[in-house]
Amino acid sequence: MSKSEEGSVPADTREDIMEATFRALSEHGYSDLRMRDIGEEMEMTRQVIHYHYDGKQDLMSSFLEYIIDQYEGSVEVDGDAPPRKELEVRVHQCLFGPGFEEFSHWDRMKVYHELFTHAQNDAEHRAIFNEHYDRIRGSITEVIEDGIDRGVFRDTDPERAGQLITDIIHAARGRKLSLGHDDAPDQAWRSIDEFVVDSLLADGVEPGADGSDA
Amino acid sequence: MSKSEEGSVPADTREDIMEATFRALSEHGYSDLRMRDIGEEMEMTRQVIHYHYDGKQDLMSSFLEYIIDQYEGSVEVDGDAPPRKELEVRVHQCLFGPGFEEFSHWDRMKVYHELFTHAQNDAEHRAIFNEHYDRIRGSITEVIEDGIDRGVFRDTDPERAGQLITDIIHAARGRKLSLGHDDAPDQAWRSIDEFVVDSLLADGVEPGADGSDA
DNA sequence: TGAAAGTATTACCATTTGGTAAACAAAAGC
DNA sequence: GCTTTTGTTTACCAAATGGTAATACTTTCA
Repeated sequence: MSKSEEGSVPADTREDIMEATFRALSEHGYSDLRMRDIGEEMEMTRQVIHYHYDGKQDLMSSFLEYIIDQYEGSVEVDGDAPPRKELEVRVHQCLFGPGFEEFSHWDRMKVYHELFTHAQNDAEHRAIFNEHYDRIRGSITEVIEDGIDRGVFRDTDPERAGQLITDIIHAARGRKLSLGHDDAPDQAWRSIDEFVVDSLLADGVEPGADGSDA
Repeated sequence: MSKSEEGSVPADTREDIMEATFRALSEHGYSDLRMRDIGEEMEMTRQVIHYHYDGKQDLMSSFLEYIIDQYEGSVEVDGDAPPRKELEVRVHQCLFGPGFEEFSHWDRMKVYHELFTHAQNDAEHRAIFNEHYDRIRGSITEVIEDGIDRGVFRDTDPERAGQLITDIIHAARGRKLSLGHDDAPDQAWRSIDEFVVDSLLADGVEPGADGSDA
């Protein structure tokens, strides 16, 4: 068939491998992942992987960067929105996925969390995750900082508040994935609203201006 | 040598295997755990494991229950303390280990968290974790409920507050373990105080009665 | 056209891995 | 004491696994 765009350009192969790795990881889990499983998710034979990547370790490191890039690329920002609204949008994206309801959001989260936990046994993965985590938390912290500067939020340590929100999000996702608590993101959403956002608004501005409970 | 107490009583063997499994898991991580690794952590040969457990899967399930029992057994309660103090004690234990500074607390946490995450690929482990998690969260929720009943905490949903605290604790531990953020428990401690406890005390009772920031 | 470079397939393998079978030791029952 | 049961060791293995070498196909470009 038409080989004009698909299959012939070898640059695609690496992406194919990454997606195959994602699928295999998603089905078998990290601890039971065999190179063969990845091969079976591809059109091509599993040995091509060895041509493009230098063994399983190298593959996994590349994949980690791949899935992290995807995660960060899916975050949409709107710097002009009022801080409270902007914060809500960010948190919502983290808890429920990008707005355009990507089909595989929770599959990706599952893989992401498994790699995250595995980082405790792998210094290289830990380093990659640390850079990524700083960006994610920083992105939320910035919104809070902005809110404080504008006088919408009370004067508190934005790092701590940002870290707290990031932690709550992370825990809720882990709970949904590991324990099957499908309502965890929803609960986290409400808790962030009741305990964190409310507290941030405490003596900044009077609440009820733009719809608080949703 | 004296075989009066050690080695001859076979009931100990299963415990030896459990502790060897813990050590092996702690060193190699779940994904790289081989039966051989466990054997090398024991006095006896690795084949005894097959006599006492029905294969790797059975071993891991038993170990999961073992480490969960240990976790729950290490929690010390004092039903008579005032709710706020009692809550602090519980949270402190979860974040910094039992008071008597158990040597291997974080090693155990590391293994615990890895198994927790792995539960997303194993229905049996998920079920075991769910029962355990309910007890842990329930234990914190009870304290909050008690505080509300006594009028110390404001009237809010104790389930939500208990879940939130549990989530924050869990995330902080994961962050310390996976990212190496050694200050995560400390940050979580402060955040729980600033955002959750303060909020719970909001219109329940005037603060400053028994030393709030520690 | 045809050599060179790049990419994918087939065939193959050394090691590793979980697990078993038979021999051996030590209690326990009678 | 002798047999039976329980627990441990030694010797062994079939299957699985990550990886390689040689081969074939395909594109590039001189």
